[in-house]
Amino acid sequence: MATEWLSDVEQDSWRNFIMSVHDLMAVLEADLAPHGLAMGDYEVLVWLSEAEQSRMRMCDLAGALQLSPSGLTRRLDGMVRSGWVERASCDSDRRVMWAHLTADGLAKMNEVAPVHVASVRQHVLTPLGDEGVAQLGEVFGRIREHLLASQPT
Amino acid sequence: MATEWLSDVEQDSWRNFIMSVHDLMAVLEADLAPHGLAMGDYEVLVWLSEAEQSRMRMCDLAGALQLSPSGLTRRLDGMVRSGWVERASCDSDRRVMWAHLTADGLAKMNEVAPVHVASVRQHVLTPLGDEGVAQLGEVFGRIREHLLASQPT
DNA sequence: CTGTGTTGCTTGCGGGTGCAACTAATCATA
DNA sequence: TATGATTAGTTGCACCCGCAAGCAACACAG
Repeated sequence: MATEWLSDVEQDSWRNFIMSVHDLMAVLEADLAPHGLAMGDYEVLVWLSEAEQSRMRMCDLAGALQLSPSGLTRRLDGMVRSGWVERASCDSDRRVMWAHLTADGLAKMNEVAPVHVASVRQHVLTPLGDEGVAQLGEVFGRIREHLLASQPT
Repeated sequence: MATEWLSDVEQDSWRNFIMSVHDLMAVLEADLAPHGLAMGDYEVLVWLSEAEQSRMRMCDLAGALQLSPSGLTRRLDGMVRSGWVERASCDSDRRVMWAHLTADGLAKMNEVAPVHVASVRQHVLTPLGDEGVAQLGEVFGRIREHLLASQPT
């Protein structure tokens, strides 16, 4: 079958997206860097601080963060070294390892969350306006929905 | 000053975006993988095939690909090894190195472009529809514009 | 022409990540 | 209970990438 190439509009939209994502992530990382953590670390803090008893099983956390098991192991290594997270074994299933937010980790979260929120607001939400934010959610809601439907895993 | 937290809509839009991007890129990579190249390699082929005389200076290519100089050096190493690109020195300025698309590279491009286009169409453009594609372009156009305005570099 | 600053590219190094292999623990089934 | 399959987590390995340093070539002021 003949390939149906991209129209100009499609081309522009897609390239705009691809190139923006790179720069956007770089800016968000840069805003967090002075506080000694990367976006990946921040997301760990977010998930753990929202979790019941401030702890999650490694495998659940890996799923939430879209990380491979090994990736999460090393990320936690770093955060344990920083004192933000502790590992704790589980009584009811001795295979599982809890990732538990420490008091220092919570403090870091409280310190950094406003910074990151302000960063996202500055670089994304404010430029987009309410209407743009709604479009953003709509667009990626549809993409995500379609991805999950075709890859139930 | 008090932090202005995200509203529910903002929260949802943002998280939807962050989580979708990861999965989306993974799917696009996966569609390309059977052909022996990654998205990064594909983008090199795209830029070179569109360039005059099928060649670009390393520094220009690095800028186009949003890669650091060292990152591009190694990416090209791989593509030279695969026979898709050749390095050629420049007569008028012996500092610069041309990255030149080979016949094999062009053939690979012709083989893979329809695959990637179909992949993007399947996972993004079709689910979004014309209206969604326009929104995508509009949203990231605004984000990109704002980023470039605040970071002239 | 000479010295200084700039530009283009490569290399050494360290950090982050996924895959495959491995261990340990649990579950399922005979 | 015993065996095989499954699940949780870690480790070895390889790859990708950016930063800093280094080298070579160019640009320009004096």
